[in-house]
Parts: sequence; structure tokens; C-alpha cells
Amino acid sequence: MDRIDAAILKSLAADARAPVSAIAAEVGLSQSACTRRIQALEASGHLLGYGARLGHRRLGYRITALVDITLGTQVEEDLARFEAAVAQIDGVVECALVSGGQDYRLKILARDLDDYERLHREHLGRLPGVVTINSSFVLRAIPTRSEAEALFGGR
Amino acid sequence: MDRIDAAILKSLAADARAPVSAIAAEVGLSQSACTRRIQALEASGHLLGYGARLGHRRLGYRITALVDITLGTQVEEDLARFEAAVAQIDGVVECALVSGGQDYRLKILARDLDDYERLHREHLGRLPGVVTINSSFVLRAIPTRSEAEALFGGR
DNA sequence: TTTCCTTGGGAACGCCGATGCGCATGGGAG
DNA sequence: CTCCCATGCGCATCGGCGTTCCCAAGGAAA
Repeated sequence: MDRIDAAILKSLAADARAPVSAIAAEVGLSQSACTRRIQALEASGHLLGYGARLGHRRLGYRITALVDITLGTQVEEDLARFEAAVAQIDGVVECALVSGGQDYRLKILARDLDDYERLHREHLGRLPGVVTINSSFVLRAIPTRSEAEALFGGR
Repeated sequence: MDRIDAAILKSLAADARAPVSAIAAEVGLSQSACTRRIQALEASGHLLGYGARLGHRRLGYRITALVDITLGTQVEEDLARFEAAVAQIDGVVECALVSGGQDYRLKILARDLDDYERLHREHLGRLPGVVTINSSFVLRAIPTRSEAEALFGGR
């Protein structure tokens, strides 16, 4: 992991389908050397894979909800049961156990408020061990530094 | 946007660098038809781009913080000032204005607690208009459905 | 100094992807 | 009912890309 690897990862993060030749030129390497580095990064776990950025709104999903959930227990089996149930719910795209009150934070996508209400009623409300559910809706997403910029330093 | 388009988006979301021929076979189309559909999806805004999945931990980032910030004002100019300042901070990878108390929710990456403490002191603490800052740390990330699965249904 | 190991560049080969063409299907107008 | 046009697929082509050899250069260790 040197500066060139970082540059490759940045470039791939920005456009994963860019030709290797373009990335190579960008970081000042030949195609072959660049290919080898990419393969090495994949093998070493620095590069986990490649994904597509989807236009949520364009696909009919206008609601992003950030949900805080508190459980009535902290016993590991109860947590595991909760997590297994959460993993089954369509629309839940992120879920984390966080410090500070031993609760969970989810990110949920829904088509509209009605859709979210359905999700809430049919799934969130039936999760095992839940004491409180607190939903916030994203009113505006603020553009930030990209993940790669955060990891490898600014701009 | 029919079922085939959805399958293409799912496939690209799972592995954006897969050869078009592989995607085509997966969704039951010829290469050419698949290429044309992908181009159409890009042009129509359903497909915004392609990115790399990075191994945070492997890259030396072990802290994910979810931070709630409350402002003392709701005047649009103050919000804009806050947002402009937030966008400059290295480590902030998500930021959203949310309903319910008119506050912001950020996701922040840091190498370790010391690194986060530095971020908090040097940047978060100096954001304009802030009344309260509340940090939670991700103890465990629960695997959920992928974004594409959430948007196009199950599996 | 010699050897080994790492890492880059160059060339070749096979494969991939973009485009043009012809054809089938389906909906609308006459 | 028939004709026509629009839509969207598959096939074939060709230029370009990616992978994989091999060799050379530089640095570390013996």
C-alpha cells in the first residue's frame, strides 16, 4: 500500500468501470503494472469488489429513513434474534449495533410514506425485543467527501 | 424499466466490473441488447455510476461514528453555512438534514479513537451554529439486504 | 560482488464491447 | 383486415482492451 495503490483505489472508487488503461495513465503506470496492482489489492482485501450507484429517486424510492431502535435486553441471544429478523426485511440497507444506550441504527429505503408506514407496521413493529422505535426522515442529503477521499485524504 | 432492467441493475450492483457478456447471460439477453440497455439506464439516470467497495479495516480505519448534531437555528443561511463547513471535513462520508428536531446526522470514518478525538476537536467542535453533538460508535455492522435487493425486492 | 526478490515495461494473444444491419413482434391508422 | 411504423432483439464485425507471458532494472542480503 503506497501512494500509487491509493491513487488506484481512488480512481476505481470514482469509476469502477473505467478501462485499466485509463487508470494506469492517471496514476502514471503501464497497463500491466496497474493490472497486477489491482489484482494484488483484490487479493489482499483492500479492494472488496465493485458496485453500481443507483438513482433511488429515479427508481421510485423517495424516502430514506434513519431509524433508532432500543431493545429491552442486552443478552447476546436476543441481539442475535433481532439481527436475524432485521436482515430479512426488504428496505433495510444498513443496520449497526452502536454504543451509547445499546441500541441499533438502521437506514431504510421506501417508495413513499405509505410504503414506509407499511414497512413500519408489518416488519419493524414485529421485531423481537424492541422497546422503542424512533424514525427520522432524510430531508436533504448533503454532498460530502467520498469514501475514498476520506480514506486517502482530501480532494 | 422492466424486469430485465432490474436484473441488470442487480447484477451490476453485485459486480460492476463483470463482463457485459456475463450479465447478458445472467439476464437472458444477447451482449448487444444488454449493452444497449445499460447505456439507456445510464442515460435515463437509473444508473448513476460505478464504484469500488473498499476494505476500511484493512486500510487502517477501524472506527465508524454516527453523529447527531443539533443547530441553534433553522435559518436557511445558517444551515447552508453549516453544510458548506461539513463538506470540507475529511472523514465525513455522509451527512443528512433530517426531520424530527431539525438536526443533522453524519457518518464519519476514523482510524482509531485518537483520530476521531482529533476530528471532533479540530473540526466538529468548530462547526458554525452547533448546539449539541452526540457521537455513537458502530460496535458491529449487521449484514442486511443490499441496496439493489431493497430496491428490486427480495433474495 | 553475486544472488535473489521485487516491481515495472513491452508485446502478443484472446476476449470484450460498441455499432450497424436485418428481422420479428406488436400497436395504431386507414 | 392490412399496412406501416416503432420498438427491441440477435448476429456479425472490428477496434480496443485486458491478461499474461518475458525480460530488465534496482535494492537488500549474504
